[in-house]
Amino acid sequence: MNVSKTAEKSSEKPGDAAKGRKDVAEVLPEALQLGELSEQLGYVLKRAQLKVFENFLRCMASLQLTPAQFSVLLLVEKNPGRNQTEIASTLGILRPNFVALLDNLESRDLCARIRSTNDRRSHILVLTDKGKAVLARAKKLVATKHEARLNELLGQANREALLEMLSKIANEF
Amino acid sequence: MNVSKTAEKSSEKPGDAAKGRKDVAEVLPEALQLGELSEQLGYVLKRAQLKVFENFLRCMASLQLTPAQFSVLLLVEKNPGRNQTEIASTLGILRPNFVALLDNLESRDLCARIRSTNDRRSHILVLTDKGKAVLARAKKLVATKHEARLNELLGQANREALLEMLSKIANEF
DNA sequence: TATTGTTATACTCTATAACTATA
DNA sequence: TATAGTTATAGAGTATAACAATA
Repeated sequence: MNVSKTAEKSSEKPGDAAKGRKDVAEVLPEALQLGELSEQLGYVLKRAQLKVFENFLRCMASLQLTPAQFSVLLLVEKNPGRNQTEIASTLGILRPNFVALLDNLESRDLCARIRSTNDRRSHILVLTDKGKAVLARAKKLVATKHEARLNELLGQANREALLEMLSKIANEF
Repeated sequence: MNVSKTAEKSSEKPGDAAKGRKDVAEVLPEALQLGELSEQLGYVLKRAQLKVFENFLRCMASLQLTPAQFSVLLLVEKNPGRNQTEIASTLGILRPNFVALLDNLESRDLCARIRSTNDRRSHILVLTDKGKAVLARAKKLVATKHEARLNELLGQANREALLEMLSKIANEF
């Protein structure tokens, strides 16, 4: 059968019962049923990721660092002497898209491009002193505000288990 | 101190040792150290989410359904008689952005907008017969190919624990 | 010829303002 | 006046092709 092109809502509109606050027992049709959606790992994963990034941005508001920028600073600090291609590809960022991101960090004097003497095509990336200082403050904010809140919500053991499973998916799926 | 504007790479370029395959013990500088990045929940969460969506799209290639489209079909099936605003907001999709998404599903005859007789401003959403059939096939593909693979990777118990923690983050963080 | 960084460009997602038709 | 659906638009994020400098 095909659907007809008009439809009736149930005698009352969904909002009316809740707004009317009648004193008889009644179904509150306000909230929708997620149904199988709440069992879809991809769906829940995406919603959780958005919440975590949102909170990250709030925690980092004073330093104006996005998750992507923070990940670049962390990776450059841990891997001095690497060039743009190496840093970008490790983070899953395409080289063309990495240019503007680096321009931003460099304009804020957080990191610097240095022309390599061995291969004059490539730019070695380093943190400036200011970049090191900002990164240190960022790490503290993340630890004390962001990750601490996650620990509080999940518990230390669960947080570690979660990280392990997500890593497994990221690396082996 | 400020960084100098030139830099030397270590005597050999990073790729040389690996490519040269010398028989002496040697460090392979090829791969970068992720360092603290692999402990950042947000980073790992994002990478995992991308992998899961990628796999979802591969599993659904025959039906040409994106995660967002699948979630709409699931939610409309579970909540017949709801309008666009209700479905969209439940999924975290803004009303203006929901229009094109629905246009697509409607043009493929998977769902239909029905002008409500109670409130002629709103469009009730329903699945067409084809939409129901496609959704049924989609659910089977997701269960047998997508979620099954996740179960295989993590184990049933872990998969459930993962889902629970992600839900907690999505709902309470 | 191949690679690094870069520009230009396009396509998807997401976000906001404003219009129309209804209420 | 307020709301539902819509349009237009702008901004991120992501993807590919091609160019200059260098290897």
